[in-house]
Amino acid sequence: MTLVDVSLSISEAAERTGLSTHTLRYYERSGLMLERIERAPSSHRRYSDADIGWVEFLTKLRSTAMPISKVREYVELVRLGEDSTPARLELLLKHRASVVAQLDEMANSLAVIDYKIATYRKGSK
Amino acid sequence: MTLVDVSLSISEAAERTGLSTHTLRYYERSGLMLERIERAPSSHRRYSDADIGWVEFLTKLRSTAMPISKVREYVELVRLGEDSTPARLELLLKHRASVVAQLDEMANSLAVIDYKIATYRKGSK
DNA sequence: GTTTGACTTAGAGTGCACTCTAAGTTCTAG
DNA sequence: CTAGAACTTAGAGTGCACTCTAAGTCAAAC
Repeated sequence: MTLVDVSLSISEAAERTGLSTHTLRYYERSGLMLERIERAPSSHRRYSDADIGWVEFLTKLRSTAMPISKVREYVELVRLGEDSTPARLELLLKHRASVVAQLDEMANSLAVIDYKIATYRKGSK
Repeated sequence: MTLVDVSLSISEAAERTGLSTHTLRYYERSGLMLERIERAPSSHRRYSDADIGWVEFLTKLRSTAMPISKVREYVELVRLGEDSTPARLELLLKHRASVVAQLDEMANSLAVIDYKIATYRKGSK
C-alpha cells in the first residue's frame, strides 16, 4: 500500500518545505494550517499534497514579512468559505502593496550600498 | 551662537533619522557609532552632521537585514583606519550579494502572491 | 524481541532588536 | 523663580518567531 499512500511524515514534510519539524508543529499550533493534519493510527502526522502546497504558499507570505498573526487571519477567512473571497483578496492586495514597498526600500538601500562600494573601489574613501 | 552650532539634540536627531531616541542610545551602546557622540557641558548628546550621515547609512544596512553584530564589525573595521579598506569592501560585497538574494526571493514570492490574487479575481478559487 | 531512531505532547528557553522604566539632572518658557 | 518638558543612566521588560527539552510512545532493522 505504500504506492498508494502519498502522505508524508513530519520529517519528510520538513525536508520538502525547508522548514524544521519544530516549525511545522509550531505553525500548526499557531492556527496556520488550513485543515487538521491527518494522523496515522499511531497519532503521527501525515501531510497530504494539499498540506505541503499550503505550507509552500504560507512560506511565501512569511518570506515577504507577513506576520504570523496576519497569516492566521487569512487562514480564518479561508475557513469561512467562499463568502470570504473578497476579504481574502483585499488582504492579499494590501499585503502586495507592502511587498512592493519593501522591494522599493531595499532597492533604494542597495543603490546606497553600491555607491559606498564604488567609493571604496576608487579609494576616495 | 545658535547660528554657528549645527549639532542636534537627541530628539532632533531622532526626528531627522526616523529612529526613536531610545534606538539612538541603544545603537550607541551597542557600539554602532563611528565616534563618541559629542556632549554638551550638561552631558546631553550633540549629534554632528557626520553622526547623522552615518546613522542614515547604518539604517540602510539595517533595512537590508544586516544584523547589529555585522554592523558593529563594519564599524570596528572603520576604526582600524585606511588599512581596513579591503576588508570593508569585502564585507560590503558579501552583504550586497545577500541583498540581491533577498530581492530575488521577494520578487519570486510576489509573483506567487500575484498569481493567487489573479485566481481570486477570476473566481476560480 | 530488542535496540535505535522518529515521533508525540506541553511547556520552557533563546536570540534579536528594540522599548520602556525609574530616579535623577538640566533646559526652556512664562 | 518655578513648572514642565527633555535629557541622563543602568537595567528591566517586550514581542516575535522560532527552537529546544523532557518524558514518554511508536516504528524499522537486525
